Amino acid sequence: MASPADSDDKSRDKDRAVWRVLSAVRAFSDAMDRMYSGMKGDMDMNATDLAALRMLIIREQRGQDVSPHDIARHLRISTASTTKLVDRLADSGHVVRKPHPVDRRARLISLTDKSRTDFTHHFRDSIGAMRDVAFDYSPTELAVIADFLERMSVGIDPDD
Amino acid sequence: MASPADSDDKSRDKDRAVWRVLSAVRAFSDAMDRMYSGMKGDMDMNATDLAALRMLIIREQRGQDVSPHDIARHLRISTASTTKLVDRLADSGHVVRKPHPVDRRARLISLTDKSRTDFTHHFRDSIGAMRDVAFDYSPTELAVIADFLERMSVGIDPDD
DNA sequence: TCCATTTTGCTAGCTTTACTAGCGAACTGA
DNA sequence: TCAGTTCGCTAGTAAAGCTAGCAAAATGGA
Repeated sequence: MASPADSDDKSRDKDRAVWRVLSAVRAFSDAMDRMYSGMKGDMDMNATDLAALRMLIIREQRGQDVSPHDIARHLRISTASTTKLVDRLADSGHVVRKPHPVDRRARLISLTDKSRTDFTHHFRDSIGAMRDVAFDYSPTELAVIADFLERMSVGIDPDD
Repeated sequence: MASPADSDDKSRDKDRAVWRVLSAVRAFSDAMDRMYSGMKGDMDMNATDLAALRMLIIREQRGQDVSPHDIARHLRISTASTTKLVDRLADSGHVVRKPHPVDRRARLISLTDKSRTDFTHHFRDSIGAMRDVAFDYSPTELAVIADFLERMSVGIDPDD
């Protein structure tokens, strides 16, 4: 049977471990911020347009359609700004507007191959580095990490 | 001794696990994006100013000083834009310019209590949710996760 | 020590991006 | 059916980013 002192020790260990993981999350978020700033510079794009592109890529990988309204909601900008944003991305050849299959008012914004190529090109080193890190962990560990990240995502963004 | 078939199986497991963790990283990054967009709306701030505030908070927690130049580098904006950004944050009472202790040209940007309070206030729910998730893991698991995130941070941003 | 070079943060003036207001067309539901 | 809502867009204004260039301070080689 554990003594009160033992359980105090365990609780302190746990608190320390939780604190460290939350610090690591902050640091990771900071590193992502800097990576995206770097891409913005390299790809000669403004921060918002790049954020929209990221969103489109993730939604595409999930097989979800994206409307101008979705972009506005994700970035928390007005629909008017979104129209101009889509104009810019369309002019630069990164996206195309397609008619919505059912709702004739609405549009679907989809990526062009140019977009995917550009993004992959500028993302390659970071993706490679991340993959290398991941390969140093066992499948069991990776499952724990993925589970953690998935639950964190739900926690900070329940509407997703 | 493992047969070739066994090792193939293991390799497939590993690939799958790596793929899943990289997906989880993407999803997490997407959730963070949306969380920050939400804060931007709630705090009635533009995305860049909020990103600067995030940077200042993280640097402060690390005990690192921040100059206007550091902000410009982090966000990849010009020093001229940074001057205006700091003007805005100073006018809104979020930061103060202090003289650099050694270099009389330079400034140090530091957070005000208002900033910390505002940020904590708007961040509280998310922080709480993240802490709750973290508490479901053992100290050993948390150590693996923290280690992973720290190494990912270095991987995607070697200049840090 | 001196002086040319670099760095730092700032201002001025212009360009780009986001906002509010409001529109027509299309969808929804009582 | 038809009043109310939603969707994406335009027009015009406000905000934020950029380039160019400056003075003051730091730096480093002769």
